Amino acid sequence: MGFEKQTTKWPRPLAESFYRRPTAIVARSLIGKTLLHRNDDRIVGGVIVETEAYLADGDPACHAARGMTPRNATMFGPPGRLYVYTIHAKYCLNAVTQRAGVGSAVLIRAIQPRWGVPQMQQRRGQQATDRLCRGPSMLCQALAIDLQHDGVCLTEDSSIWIGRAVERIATERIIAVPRIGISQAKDLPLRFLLQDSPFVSGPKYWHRTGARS
DNA sequence: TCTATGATACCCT
DNA sequence: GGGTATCATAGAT
Repeated sequence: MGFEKQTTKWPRPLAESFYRRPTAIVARSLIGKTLLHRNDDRIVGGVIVETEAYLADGDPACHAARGMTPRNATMFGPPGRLYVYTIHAKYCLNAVTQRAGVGSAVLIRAIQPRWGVPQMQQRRGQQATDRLCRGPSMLCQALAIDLQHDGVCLTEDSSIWIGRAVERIATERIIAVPRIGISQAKDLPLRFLLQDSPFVSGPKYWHRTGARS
């Protein structure tokens, strides 16, 4: 049984049932979970610290709001898949939620780097660990994820997966605030982040705590 | 085919 | 805090 000792224990993938729930619930639950990408037998990834929910109903900011197109078709597929799209010549990475036929997903905006940091630094041309994955496009660049990964299954043993948390996050530290970077439905508190985390993108909410200035 | 449009990030002030 | 490079997509022509 020395077999088990030789196998590094990466976080196990979350089941499809995790994603088969209301999108805002999934978005909040993803805080603290892990996102990993294996290529060339190396694992790169970290802890999710910021997400945004994009709802199937009553959410004009959601790509699916005006029906299915070739671009957003993955959103209407089964839950637990990766939805990748381009914006401003850059990539964004989402996890599909709810059920097939419903267009909804969670945008993963930032992670705290944990595995393969040197590779992230090389890909990003950036040394500071708090600038490697702060924002959806930075995240894709650091993890080497692009359009070819659109539709990849996150729940089975594949090259990209979302795994269990490596340490417990107190629920009080997860806060909901309005989404950023959109022009419609700006007021809905569908952006979830880990308070006090320097790895979160956009306007800083942690300054309120006095932890930073 | 052509063109407007972003769920951005970077550089500059 | 503001200007803008950059490009896949979708809808117009």
